[in-house]
Amino acid sequence: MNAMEVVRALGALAQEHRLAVYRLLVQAGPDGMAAGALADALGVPASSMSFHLAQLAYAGLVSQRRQSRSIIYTADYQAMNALMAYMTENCCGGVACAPDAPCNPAAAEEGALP
Amino acid sequence: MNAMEVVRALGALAQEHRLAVYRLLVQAGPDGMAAGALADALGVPASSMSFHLAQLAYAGLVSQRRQSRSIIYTADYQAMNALMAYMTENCCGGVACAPDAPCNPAAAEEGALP
DNA sequence: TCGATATTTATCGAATCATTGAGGTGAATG
DNA sequence: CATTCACCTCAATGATTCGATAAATATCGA
Repeated sequence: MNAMEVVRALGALAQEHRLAVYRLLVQAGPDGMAAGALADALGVPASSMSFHLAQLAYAGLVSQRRQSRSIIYTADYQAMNALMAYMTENCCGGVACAPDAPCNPAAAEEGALP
Repeated sequence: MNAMEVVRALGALAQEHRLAVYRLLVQAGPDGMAAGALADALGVPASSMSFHLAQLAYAGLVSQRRQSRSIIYTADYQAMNALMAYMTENCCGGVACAPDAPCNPAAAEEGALP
């Protein structure tokens, strides 16, 4: 995942409705949810929801599949992992992490920080 | 961390320069970096860098401290953790996660997914 | 206090984004 | 085949954001 893709993904999530949709999908798991169900759950007009889902799809954060008349959206967990990995890459230079760093492993070296 | 704060944080990171700055700070660790050094490292005018740093600070992603003439910025690792926690909260409904889900623990139930 | 360095604030044009309604496509049903 | 349902695309509008320049503020050393 390169910088441009990450910026696109973060930009896609930096919006009230899209963040809410994404969280719903993350919680829904591999079964996903239909576009209509999402619009319903969040009280957003269908056309608006379609717009937001398109943005999330363009950013690679969700994927879609057709199921008879409905289109089912699912969160792309690999993309989410890649996103987090990008942001925490080489955290603290790779050694002796800060206490709450996302890469907590090396906080082991006790006393390294005041 | 509530939805509004998360949106603010994601919005702050959804920009080429700010994402780059944040990564530099994450890698720099608790020592942080001076505003000037950041502007220098990324080839961004100092005033622009100041603007972007202000956005990151407003979003709660970085903190600042004065060191003589320089202002040293450091990544706020707790905020980063909270951000990731928010996005993956109750992932897959809490049970039998998808193979690449960010909350991999429950992928243990082998065969739960095709 | 003066000058130099480091950072912030102010301002403005260009670009991007969110929202909404109207109209269009594809799939099931009678 | 025509209708209905679920969803998407398009275009217009109002709001927000980015990048750059120029001016202002804060700190240090002499």
